[in-house]
Amino acid sequence: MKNKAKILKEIYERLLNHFGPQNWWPAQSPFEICIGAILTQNTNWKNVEKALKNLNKHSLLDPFKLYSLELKDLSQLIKPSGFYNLKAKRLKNFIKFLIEEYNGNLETMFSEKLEVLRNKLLSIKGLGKETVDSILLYAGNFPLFVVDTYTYRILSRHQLVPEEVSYDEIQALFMENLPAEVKLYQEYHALLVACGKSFCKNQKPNCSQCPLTFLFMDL
DNA sequence: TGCCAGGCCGGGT
DNA sequence: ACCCGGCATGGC
Repeated sequence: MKNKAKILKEIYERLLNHFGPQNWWPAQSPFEICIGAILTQNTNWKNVEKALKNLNKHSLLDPFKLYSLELKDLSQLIKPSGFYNLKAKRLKNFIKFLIEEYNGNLETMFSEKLEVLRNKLLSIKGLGKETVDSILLYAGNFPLFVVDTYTYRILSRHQLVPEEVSYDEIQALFMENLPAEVKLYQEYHALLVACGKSFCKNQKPNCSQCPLTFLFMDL
């Protein structure tokens, strides 16, 4: 593939033109972003909203409140987001880390050097690359491109990456061919999700309406 | 109505 | 090093 930078820019402009600015992440605070990032693992965002609403209703969107909450109580509150027993543990793992390492202060956590922090977060059980990168990009404002299934699917469908491409390779593709701008990365990922939800579904893609259709013919 | 959603882990080859 | 099952609710 040649002129990757031009292709990635073209995709971005088409998506932005079609969907408009997404202004992600949908949350009221950096901490809520972290919680949402874990809850949305392989899960419809609508279900995550219900779980977040439950936590918010009980004023529990706070590291110390969640830290002292019983695991079984937490799992019941986040039930609508699915995988609730698993995710309750994962939330606890993250919160324990945040409190023990940074006294529950996200600003302190984000004052760490990016690579150091990313590796620490990745060592928490239940936090993988997408979750960690989402936290770093949207809550921490680090210039790190987030890759998810929609990103892969859209690139793959348009033959921009091979089938067996890895997370790191896709991330590098974006980061090596776009300026390292936080706002751009935030918006671009959000637009890919918007496109994925609308057109690039797993079994029933609606390619005729997709703004990326005929990408190559126009380049 | 059945398929799938903004993943990740662990155990088996 | 892969590959695959498990985790689970609610939307469309």
